[in-house]
Amino acid sequence: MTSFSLESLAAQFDPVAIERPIYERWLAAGVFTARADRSRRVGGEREPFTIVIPPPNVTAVLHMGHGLDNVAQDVLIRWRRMAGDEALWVPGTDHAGIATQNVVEKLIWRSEKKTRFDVGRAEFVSRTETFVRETGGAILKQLEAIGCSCDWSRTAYTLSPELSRAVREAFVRLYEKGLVYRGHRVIHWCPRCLTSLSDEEAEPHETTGKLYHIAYPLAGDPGRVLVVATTRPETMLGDVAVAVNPDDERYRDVIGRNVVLPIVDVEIPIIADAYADPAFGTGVVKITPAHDANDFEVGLRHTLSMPVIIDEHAIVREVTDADGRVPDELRGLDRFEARERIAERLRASGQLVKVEPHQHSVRRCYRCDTVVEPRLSDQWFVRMKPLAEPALQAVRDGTIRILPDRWEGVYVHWMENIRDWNISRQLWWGHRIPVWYCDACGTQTASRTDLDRCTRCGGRVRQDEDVLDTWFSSWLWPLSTLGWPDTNARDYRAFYPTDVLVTGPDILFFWVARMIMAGYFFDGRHPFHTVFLHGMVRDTQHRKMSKSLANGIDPLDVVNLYGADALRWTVVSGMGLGVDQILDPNNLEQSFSPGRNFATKLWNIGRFLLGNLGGGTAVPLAEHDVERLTRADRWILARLNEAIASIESALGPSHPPGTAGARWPEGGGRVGMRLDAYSEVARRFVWDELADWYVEVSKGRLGDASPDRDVARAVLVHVFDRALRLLHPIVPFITEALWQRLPGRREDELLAAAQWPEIDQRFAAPEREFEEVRAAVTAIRRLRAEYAVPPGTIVDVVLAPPSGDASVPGADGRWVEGVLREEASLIGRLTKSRVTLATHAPTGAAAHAVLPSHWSLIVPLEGLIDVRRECERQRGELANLDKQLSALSARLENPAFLTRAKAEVVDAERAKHREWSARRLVLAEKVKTLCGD
RNA sequence: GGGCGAAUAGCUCAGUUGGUUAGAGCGCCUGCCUUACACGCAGGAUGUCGGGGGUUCGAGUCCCUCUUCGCCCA
Repeated sequence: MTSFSLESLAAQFDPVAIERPIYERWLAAGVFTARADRSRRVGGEREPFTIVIPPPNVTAVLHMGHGLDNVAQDVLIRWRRMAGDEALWVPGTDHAGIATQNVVEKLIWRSEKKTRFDVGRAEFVSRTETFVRETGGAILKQLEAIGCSCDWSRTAYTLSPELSRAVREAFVRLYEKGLVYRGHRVIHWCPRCLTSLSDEEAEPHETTGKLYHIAYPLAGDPGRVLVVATTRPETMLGDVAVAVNPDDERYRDVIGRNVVLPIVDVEIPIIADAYADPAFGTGVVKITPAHDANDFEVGLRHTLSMPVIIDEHAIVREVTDADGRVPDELRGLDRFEARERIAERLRASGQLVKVEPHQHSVRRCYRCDTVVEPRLSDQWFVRMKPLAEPALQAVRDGTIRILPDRWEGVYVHWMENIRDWNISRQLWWGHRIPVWYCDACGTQTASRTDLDRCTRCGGRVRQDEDVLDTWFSSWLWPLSTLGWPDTNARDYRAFYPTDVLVTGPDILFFWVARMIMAGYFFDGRHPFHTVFLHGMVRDTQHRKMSKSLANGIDPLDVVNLYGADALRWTVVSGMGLGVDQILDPNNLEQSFSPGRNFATKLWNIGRFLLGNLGGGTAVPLAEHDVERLTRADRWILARLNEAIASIESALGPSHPPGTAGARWPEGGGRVGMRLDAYSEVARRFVWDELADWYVEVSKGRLGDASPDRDVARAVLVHVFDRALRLLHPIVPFITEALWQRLPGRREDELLAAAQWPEIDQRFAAPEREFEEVRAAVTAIRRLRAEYAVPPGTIVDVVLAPPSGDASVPGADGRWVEGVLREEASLIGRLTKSRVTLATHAPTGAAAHAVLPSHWSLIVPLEGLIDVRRECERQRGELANLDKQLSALSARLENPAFLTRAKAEVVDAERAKHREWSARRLVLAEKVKTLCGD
């Protein structure tokens, strides 16, 4: 890795060859390893800047969503690291309870045809641990392939002993404060995973189902029926009442009477409850307390019985308090099959009034997509209201900003309507709930340490069988990865609170909101000051990329084909604030070639530069006299300043302004984090200005030995060096490869640890002089193309000052002549022309253009140009200008505009009018001579 | 049912608080192997800024409404 010689720069840039060795070098140098002692919070010199990774599932394989999320984090981390912060990016994985358990269950089933119950809990957990140890965390290695500069010395895992300790501490603390409790209620149940789910894990899906209208005859009055509308007739076996709204005139007279429940043939009461919506269906709703969360509440209010007629596998049978409710022929059927049978029976008995299509949302398990079954059971819950209050306040008062800010409203709405969180899962893979029950005395104890004896009576105890929701460990992530609950831990003191949390809006509630709540509850502070929610990666049909749709893009394929930098370039340049990224899995070339092309461009600028340094070391720019710089030198240095400033403003403040703990100002926090703008500014600077202009201009100065050659070399090296620094966070590999080859590099120096560029105040001068040169060059090129002048032909170009009445009043045009005289040969070289200055525009057939200074640029093309065509061209241009000018004049003659528009706007329009008028005179004169009218 | 977002060139997208002749990349057309780069260079074409209405001296930008698509919550 040591001998990066100039000659070794291959003609073709080969990302695959350079990326891994460069990554190894970063690792060996330890540039990603943050030092706690350097954090200002513990007496060090540097501002800490911390990001905790959204931990991918331990069994996950990298996909484009991860790619985008982690590249965004890496850009921020690398930027802050170069800018002088003590930057820490904490990586890690999530044990992912349901997801991992599902994977292992499938594996065991495939190889041994055994369920986890056949295998047994201890054995199953042990096998899962082995599986995770042997194959887990592969995704972290994949993150290296895309250049992520995580601090691997701090890699965390939610099921590690350290983080498990935090989980237990959190649970017990909540328990002690009465914020975690065991409740008996209807929860979401996945009959395939055989576990309860939180509200967030049971995802609603819009579905076209059927609405069954069923006649329930009035007891003692079979002639009269109440028609009940339901989407789930199978649950009627568990009906214990029908409800009507107390204000519903239609049913007032039957409240308190009974109906006969069809099929089951038992009498159930008609109750009045506001839950019944008069506008839905017939206004009569069946009440099945054990199989519907709302019905459960109704059941509680009316102290109804709660027969359970669907078991944990979603099989219909008499489970609890349901004796005699399930007819033999329905017993043992799957719920959906039972639904059909019941509909048939009702149809046969004439009690199925009608069936109509119905749009409603059906909740499905977020891990296996099985339709969730509401189920009455005992679960552990966290009381969320008290936790939500400070978290709500933090976003409202600007302690935490959410970008894009529209998500703040979503966050606030969710927080204001927060419901208790079911945290127990009937799984085996996860943190076992740290509660022990004593069968002897009935004591229930939550404990930080494992118990084997009852703390009260000394009797034998057994631990709760359930494990905690995966998100119960994730919500502690910023705390636990930095050492909490040990509040004296070095990392905790040095790096907590963290800074930016980068993720997709899909886990705003699952994870982000809960982290904020945990941060305030357990630590009293915000866990981060900025939540950056980027868009999702989708295919051209705007579908999420997924395995089942086979519409994904494997980031590693992209890395192999185009390089990690190309992948990064694409996701960064496409990262508009919060907007989804559409990528075509069937056209990788379209999506990723811009990044590859840009990397190649950088490579070739490097090749040009290194090939023109004569193999030696360049004298640093700082050692050259500023007076020796050419107009082009000053121009590119000024453009560099401009690029630095624009990039700073695109990335925005990395912390809230002011000292630690400061808040984002009202509205003022909605700036920065524009990674797309950052990449665009950098690209323009490098490609459109440095490569297309400065490099081209410098070619004439790099030939023979001369003091000016040394200046050109120095400026080239300086500007390219700064460009590489600016680009490094986006495309770290190629910039590092090139930077290593720049002259003056010390053996152990790395761009990844180099300093972020600063604006050089000496080059803040106006750029109009060189812009005039650029305009002249562009004008000549356009005229050459227009008249199809053969590429080899050298043309004459005459530059002439504006005639008396065309000169701009008040404008100091005297500088122009000097500039054009001095740069005439440069203009000529860039356009294959011979440029001369004249006092008057020559007569005769010529192509003509007007420069910004209003000087005329004339290309006499005797015999070459078609006078009539040039006349038409100029006429067209004049007509166009006249159109613009008349609109402008109208505006300036409008008294309303003059009085109501801001003064500076009016002034600007007036100035524009003067400019255009002057230009118009020149053009009109030309048209006159050309067209002869 | 409630709420949010999007709709700008063939495609993917920019367009700070309303104020240049609306931009970029890819694609397309013309000409170039100009000794860093054809993954390139030079030049060029392409937009009733989804429809309608309104506010304003001035609207891609603000308001209302409609259409289409997407998301969140019930």
